[in-house]
Amino acid sequence: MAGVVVCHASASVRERIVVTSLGVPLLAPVRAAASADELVVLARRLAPSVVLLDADLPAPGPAEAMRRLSQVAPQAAVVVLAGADDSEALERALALGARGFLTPEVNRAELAAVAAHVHSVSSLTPTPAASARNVEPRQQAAAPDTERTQPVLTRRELEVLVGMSNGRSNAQIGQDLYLSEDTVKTHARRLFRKLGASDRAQAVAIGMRRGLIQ
Amino acid sequence: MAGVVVCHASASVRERIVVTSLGVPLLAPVRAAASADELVVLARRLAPSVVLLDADLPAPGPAEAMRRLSQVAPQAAVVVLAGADDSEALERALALGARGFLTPEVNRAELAAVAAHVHSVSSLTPTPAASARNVEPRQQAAAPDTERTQPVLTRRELEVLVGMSNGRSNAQIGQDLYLSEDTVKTHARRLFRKLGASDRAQAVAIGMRRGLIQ
DNA sequence: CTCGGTGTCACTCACAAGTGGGACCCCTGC
DNA sequence: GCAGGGGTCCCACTTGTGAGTGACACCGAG
Repeated sequence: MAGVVVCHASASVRERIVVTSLGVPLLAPVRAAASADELVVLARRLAPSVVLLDADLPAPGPAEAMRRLSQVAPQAAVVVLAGADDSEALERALALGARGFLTPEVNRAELAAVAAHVHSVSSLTPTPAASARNVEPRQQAAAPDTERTQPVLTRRELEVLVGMSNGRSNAQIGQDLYLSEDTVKTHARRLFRKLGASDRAQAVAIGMRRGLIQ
Repeated sequence: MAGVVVCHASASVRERIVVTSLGVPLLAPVRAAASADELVVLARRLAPSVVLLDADLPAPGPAEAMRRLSQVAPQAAVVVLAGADDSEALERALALGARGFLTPEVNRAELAAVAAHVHSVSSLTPTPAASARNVEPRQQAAAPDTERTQPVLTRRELEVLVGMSNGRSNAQIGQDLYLSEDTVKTHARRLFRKLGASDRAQAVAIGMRRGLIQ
């Protein structure tokens, strides 16, 4: 059930994590992949619930790996393995749905925490700049960190996003909020920019991953 | 942080739950609302993380209550209070984003479980017919129950849904999967029907609430 | 064997969505 | 005082989406 796959270009990192996991009962079957291709093959077979992914994966890159992964194993929660300094790769990964991140030097306790919590936590987007590089259990990463570093949605933008997630059209959202459809479109445009979404479907996905909406 | 609001038409049910919660430290501030209007006012003030909602709420009904609630308190996880027999109201509520359900005769332990887990569990959609009426911690309600009772998406439909959540257009999804755009549209149409979604944004929201995608 | 579900592709059509401008008001902070 | 951000509305435009069909092939269950 709680299968874990680690995908990292460095053999030493893979081995460290596999060996580290040996002492953790929850992590039972940890498998290793050296490339995006291997990851896809493994993920298709094992349907893991957690994937630890190299943020500096060569070849197609981590973003493409996550895209492919999400197609063969959509249930998999992705945790990015990145140094505290590599914030750009991290941001891209988070935008694509990563659930948190760790450094490759992760210890046993951190791995156990991941196994226990990652797939039951709705949103884990710690502050990259603060180098808070551990996946924390619950409410920690919620309000304060998020509001400072990530683009904050205004009340209106959030209301529009909620309407979108409930399948309401711009016109209907306008009626709900006593606004004109054009105003709703303006809020939609701004929240797309803030979230880095290209359309409302992706905006809803990003909003839910970040815990902005339920 | 973990505020709880119970909204139920029956005063006895409200009081039962408020009194029951007194012994549970995690439930600290449980407030009661008798109607959707009261709920909205309370939720706006308290920003609760959990709302226990009467499935047979009169006046505007539970669905409308959830819609309004999601606009004043989008973070709130909704748990529906329904008898094991009332499966229609339940289904509608789940489609709108409810995170689980309980009977109004909920006991102290169940309330505590809700407080501890609801807002950190990604998806709780137990089998209505099986009268499994407790919110369970983790993986329980995931795979087996879901696959039997809820509409199951085919591999293709799931792949299309994933593409949608990544902000890809039908044409792009077609390229990703080596399909024509028309085929993608067909899969989209069928998955909309299965999920009860009116557009791709809602389909993504429902898919994420049910844990079909991340 | 038949039927239902799935996968594939095609066509049309109305309309929603997304994007680019511009405009005005209000408030807050420098 | 003025810049900036938010909130509101407007116009115009291009694109994509969603709805409604029809069609054919495959496969597995009954």
